[in-house]
Amino acid sequence: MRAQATDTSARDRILDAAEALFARRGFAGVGMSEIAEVVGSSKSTVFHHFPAKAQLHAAVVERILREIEAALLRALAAGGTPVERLDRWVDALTDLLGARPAHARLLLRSLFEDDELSGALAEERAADATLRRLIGGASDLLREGMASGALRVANIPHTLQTLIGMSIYHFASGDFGAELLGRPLFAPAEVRRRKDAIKSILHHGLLAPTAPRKGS
Amino acid sequence: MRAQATDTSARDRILDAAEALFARRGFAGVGMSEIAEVVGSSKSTVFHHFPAKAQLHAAVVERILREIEAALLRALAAGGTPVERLDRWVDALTDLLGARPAHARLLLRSLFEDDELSGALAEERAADATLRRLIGGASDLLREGMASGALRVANIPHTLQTLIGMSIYHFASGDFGAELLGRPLFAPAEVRRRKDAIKSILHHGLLAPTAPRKGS
DNA sequence: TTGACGACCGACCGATCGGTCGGTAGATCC
DNA sequence: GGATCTACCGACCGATCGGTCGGTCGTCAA
Repeated sequence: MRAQATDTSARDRILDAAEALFARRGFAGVGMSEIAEVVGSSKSTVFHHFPAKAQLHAAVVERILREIEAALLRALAAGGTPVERLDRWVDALTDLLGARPAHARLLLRSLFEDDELSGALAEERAADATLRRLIGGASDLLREGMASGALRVANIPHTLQTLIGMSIYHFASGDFGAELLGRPLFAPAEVRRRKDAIKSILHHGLLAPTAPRKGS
Repeated sequence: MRAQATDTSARDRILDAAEALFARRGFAGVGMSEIAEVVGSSKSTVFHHFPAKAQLHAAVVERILREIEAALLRALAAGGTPVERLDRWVDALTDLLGARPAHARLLLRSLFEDDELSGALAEERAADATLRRLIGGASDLLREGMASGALRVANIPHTLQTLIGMSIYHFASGDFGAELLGRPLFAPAEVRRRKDAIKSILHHGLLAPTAPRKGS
């Protein structure tokens, strides 16, 4: 029991350290010895828990995707109109990314990196399946909303990309985003503002409600 | 003359190769010898043109930012209402990112990476100044549009983040985005669709024009 | 003709990379 | 009281990393 607890927490501590480091400097920018140092163990111990660096990275990504999927399923379970569900989808994703600073950045990075690292790894294929379910669910939501007349008819993949870009990019934008905002990205008030900003654009667009005459 | 032409093109060829490689695998993921190999010269030659890897990377970023600034200034120069200028701003940025596949990804990556690499380098400070001018110009455009009543009053930094996320993220999303779309991100028809998708959301939001009754 | 110069290169440097190996300490099972 | 298993570690491996150094070659001015 005690041994198992130590085991689990050691593995999780490695995943935590790796997530933070990979998010900050990317796959190639982080050494296994550095991860071990943060965890407080030796490099050999890290290799004892994960067979290779690539597997460790894949495990980190997989954990994040599962967490996001759980949050989104929870948000959609309550039902409601497509618009209500879309709003809750945005709220849940924004809240989660706002609560876990490393998530957005690591996700975006892994999006870039696994282009060539096409997954022969089991962990990668599992993460890929989760990701596919995630975007499938969001696609269905959009499709249903458009079919029911609640949402404007639009190109669904492009709309999805817009949704992802608005939420994930923002929380991955680091110092640049913080400087733009003038305050930390992950401050609770700013996370709330992000949710409002996204939903406001989705609901109303950027133009003023009554078309104003130009020039005045 | 001939010598100078050779010189210039050699430097540019290094920048081109470095841009493609850095975009694909990130700063830490690319070796100087690899860049040299792509260029067709030796590593020493690369170091002859750029004093260090960090400077080469900064020079690549700076070149991209200058190109973007030129395109956006060109787009805004024609004048018009704030909405017209915003549309042209989106068009110009989308066209440029769609024409240069490495740009968006490298830009997003460098956004992540220079958090700690805070620039003591001259190239980095130059790029930073260009970036600041870029977002300053966009901020002014939004502010003017809101003041004139043409645009809905909104949080400007968050709106800026949304604009960036919608355009840059999309063209940086690589294989994931291509699979989502079902066709290459950079195909001319798809770039056109991206412009329409962005402007459609900015103009109208995602909701249907007349609020429909739910359930039917 | 010579001397300075810029472009370029091969060979080399110490450090670090991902990963392996042999072994130790402690708990568990029979 | 062995035998086994798991967590963990230090020492080590070949390869590659960013970067340096000494030198060659062609061009051009004096």
